[in-house]
Amino acid sequence: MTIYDIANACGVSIATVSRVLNNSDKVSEKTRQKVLDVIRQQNYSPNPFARGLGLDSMRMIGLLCTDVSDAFYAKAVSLVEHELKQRGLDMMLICTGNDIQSKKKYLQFLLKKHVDAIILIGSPFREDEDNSHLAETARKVPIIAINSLLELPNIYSVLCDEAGGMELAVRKLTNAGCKNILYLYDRTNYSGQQKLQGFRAGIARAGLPHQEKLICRTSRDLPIVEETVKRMIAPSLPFDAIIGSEDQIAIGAQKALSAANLHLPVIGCNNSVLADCATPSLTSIDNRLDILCPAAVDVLAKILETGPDAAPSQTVFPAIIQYRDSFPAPPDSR
Amino acid sequence: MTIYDIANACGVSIATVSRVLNNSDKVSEKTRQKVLDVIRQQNYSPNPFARGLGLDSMRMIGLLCTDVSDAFYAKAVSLVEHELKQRGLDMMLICTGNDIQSKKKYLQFLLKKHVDAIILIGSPFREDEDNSHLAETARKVPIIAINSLLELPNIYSVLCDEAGGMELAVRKLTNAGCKNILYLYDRTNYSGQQKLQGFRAGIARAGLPHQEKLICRTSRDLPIVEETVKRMIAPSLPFDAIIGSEDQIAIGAQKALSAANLHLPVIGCNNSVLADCATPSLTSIDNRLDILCPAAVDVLAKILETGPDAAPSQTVFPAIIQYRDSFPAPPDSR
DNA sequence: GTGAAAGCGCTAACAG
DNA sequence: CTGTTAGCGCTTTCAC
Repeated sequence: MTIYDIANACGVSIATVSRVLNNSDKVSEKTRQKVLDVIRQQNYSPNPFARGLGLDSMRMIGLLCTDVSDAFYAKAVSLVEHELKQRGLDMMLICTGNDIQSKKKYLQFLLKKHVDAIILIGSPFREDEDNSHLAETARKVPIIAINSLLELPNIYSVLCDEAGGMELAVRKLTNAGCKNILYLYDRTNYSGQQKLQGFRAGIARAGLPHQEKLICRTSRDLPIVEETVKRMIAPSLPFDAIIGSEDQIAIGAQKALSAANLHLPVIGCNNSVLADCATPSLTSIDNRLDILCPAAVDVLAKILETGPDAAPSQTVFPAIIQYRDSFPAPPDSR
Repeated sequence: MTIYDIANACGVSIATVSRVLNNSDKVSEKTRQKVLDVIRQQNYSPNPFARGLGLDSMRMIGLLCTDVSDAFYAKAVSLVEHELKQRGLDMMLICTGNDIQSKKKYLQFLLKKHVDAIILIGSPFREDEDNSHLAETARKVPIIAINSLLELPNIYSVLCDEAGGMELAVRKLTNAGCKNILYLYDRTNYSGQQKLQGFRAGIARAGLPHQEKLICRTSRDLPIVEETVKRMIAPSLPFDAIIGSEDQIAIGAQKALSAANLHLPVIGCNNSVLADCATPSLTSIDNRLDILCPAAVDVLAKILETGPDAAPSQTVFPAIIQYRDSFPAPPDSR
């Protein structure tokens, strides 16, 4: 079934059918209806490849993500997929893993697939390194970065103020009397840098001394975090609260505390399903994926429809804290 | 940059370039090298839409999944994506949610996109209901079902013996002296049915009486599971172990037990990252996604390359148990 | 408002 | 082995 069949059945030319298909206003209402009727009745739908060839677009968005099996990224992918579908856009998912070389490779790869735009989920690229490949890709196709800040032409960042969120968390803890907060992190991508910076700012603003030994790099591998924390506890306890840059890290820390029969406030980050499953359930900084992702697709849609200048190059939302048992909402909370 | 440019630059016809592009053996080694050189040097890659139009294929696989934000499905998507990429296949991800109508809709949708095959992740369809839409879709394009059994032409099932896994879990518990196992589940899709059936078989085989009141439908919503279990504990404790049909359900049960200061063996299902994060860490039935997914893509590749009869219509792997603290490996374990 | 016809870039007979 | 050419199904000028 092709456009010719429909044209024949309607007694019009294929050009007219094409116009109807593309919502051209240069078709009389009468013929439009007739064509639509026949299309519906024959359950016709145009060949996407032919259409792609003609329009040089298949309304396909490339989604570049470090790892969908990670709960946080998975949620983002899920939200983005939903929004794209609403707008009649399809998505091609590419997971890159953590290797920077393969990330570059897949950027190139998506370009060859002639995707209409690329969405970056998480912070696959660091702003302080050589981003020439990103800049180059962005010359061909718009890039929307969710939760990382890339200040390059034709790249649009939609992110959460994670530094602010972290600073807020620190303030809540210090308000509650904590003076020595252990900070555990694993990555130094844009997001990781922001969080750490927010942590430092929070400590400084509370008038507390900077203690480098309480800022500890570890892994989100549970046994490794536990080991890290156990080692810190060893001779005497140098901290009275813990913040993890990821829920999973915070959970590892909880386990170590719990094994040592210690009860300290713990705060995680990402507010993933893991936070609910932890014992005690984990208070977590929520970086607003449920807002970021729709906003990112909004930006994308605007670019596709109205052109690159119609969209803000940066969109920033504030972080919030989701209180749970590991650090219940203090009475002052607003 | 088109195939004409390359042809010109090489002093050959576009047919020859096309042949090189498609690994035809009817090209002399010398011209092949020349063409390849020019292609590389110009960084040319053929227009995928034009190619799609000619071949009626863009080597695109449709992935139909209930919900990627679920840890289990996310892992499956991740594994499948990786395998497909290895084979030069792309994937389009569609999340359907739980509504059966929209599942049917998206099956139709993928067909219109002319995908080369469809992979079903999880058990989006129940085998006992009207699957005419599935059968109809399978007439046009092969369907690979991961972890559900659909006995229809051109549908290939790759699954784990979840009934066997559940029966094994029951045996381990009864061997350890448990006599009244509480079974908590939330869904009745193919997978859910298998697990329940395995549970019943395990109880029967252990020579224990069937106790319908210990088979309890609940939700994977944590507070709801906790409520369910609390209510069961109420007057007197009627069970001495718990199996949850999902890790998340088992974790809810653990929380209820823990709140009541009870310590009983708990086993979950799916062996997801949640199992590690639970306290105590959760022993879980592993349904072998890491084997199922590559196997599924193998089947798919075989069909695409060699035709539909080259692939087994059913591939079944045994389940295993991943022991953790909530029910440590018994000494008899083999 | 509508139709004829020229592409879009590639594949695959077919002929040599 | 290589080139010519007719499509693939649709979009889009350009006339009318």
